[in-house]
Amino acid sequence: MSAHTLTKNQSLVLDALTHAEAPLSAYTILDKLRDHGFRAPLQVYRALEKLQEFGLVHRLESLNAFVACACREDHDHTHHHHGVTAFAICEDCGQVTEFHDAGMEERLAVLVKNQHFKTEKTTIEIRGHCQNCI
Amino acid sequence: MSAHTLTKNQSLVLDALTHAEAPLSAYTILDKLRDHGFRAPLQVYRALEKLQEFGLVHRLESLNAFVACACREDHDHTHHHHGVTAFAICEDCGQVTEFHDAGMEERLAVLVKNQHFKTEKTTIEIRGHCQNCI
DNA sequence: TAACTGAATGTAATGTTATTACATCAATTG
DNA sequence: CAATTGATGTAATAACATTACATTCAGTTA
Ligand SMILES: [Zn+2]
Ligand SMILES: [Zn+2]
Ligand SMILES: [Zn+2]
Ligand SMILES: [Zn+2]
Repeated sequence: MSAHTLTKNQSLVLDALTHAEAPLSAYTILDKLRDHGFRAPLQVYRALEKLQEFGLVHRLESLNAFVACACREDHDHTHHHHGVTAFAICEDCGQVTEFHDAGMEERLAVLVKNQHFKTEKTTIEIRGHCQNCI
Repeated sequence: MSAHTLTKNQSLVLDALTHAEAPLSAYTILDKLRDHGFRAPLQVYRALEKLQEFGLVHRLESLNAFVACACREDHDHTHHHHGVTAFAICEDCGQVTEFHDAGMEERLAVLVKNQHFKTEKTTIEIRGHCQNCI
């Protein structure tokens, strides 16, 4: 774990995601930050790229959208190294739950090992309906 | 399991995917099928939509691309109901391996059940390097 | 057969997401 | 100071996907 000093743009993007109730697309973030001087998509994409590197933001591949990492209980900008992260995404209310499970991780590790595959990044996204929306 | 009669466009798209060595984007498919009369993206997207319904094609969310289902050993157009499907995607050669694992499926089922979540669709994509490219 | 129906198709236009290219600025360092 | 590095600003373009509307086709029914 190591703390990061975020740039102004990175902070703004992270704040937008942290305060959002659902995943945000890059262009939605751009619109939210126009008042703070954002003018072009690249300002958002560049910040998102760094925030993902730092482990502070996740990209949801099945939505083309981004969420703040949920495993920072504190709000310092601490980089923590995730293992495999899975997301349950409610298609009704947009709520996203991030979770981690050692058993699943182990199972996946065995599977790819059997195929002599070297994993760089694993995406697990479960689309459906959350408790409140069933 | 039930056989489907594919339309001409659906057959053409499925053939393109079946003969490809790597996932194809919708626009790549469009280009491959221009000689067969394809002119617009929608022709591809409509065929892909049906083929996915039939379980003959999968969408790879992390690539915005599509692959023919690998679990049809025969080439009749038989709809088979998958459980959860996972993909190992080589970032070097593009090769995609489709696999299924009851253990992992069960593990996921338990996890979402604990959250009282109702699953509609599960995406598992592992990006990395295949045996040949390590 | 003629009319109706629903599925599939053709085409154009548009919307959404992401990247490339290039110029500028600020902090660091030798 | 000159050189380097990382961050930023801006414009243009590329890549991916959908909406809207007209037409065609096959099967069904009056
Ligand atoms: Zn996280
Ligand atoms: Zn919900
Ligand atoms: Zn399959
Ligand atoms: Zn490979």
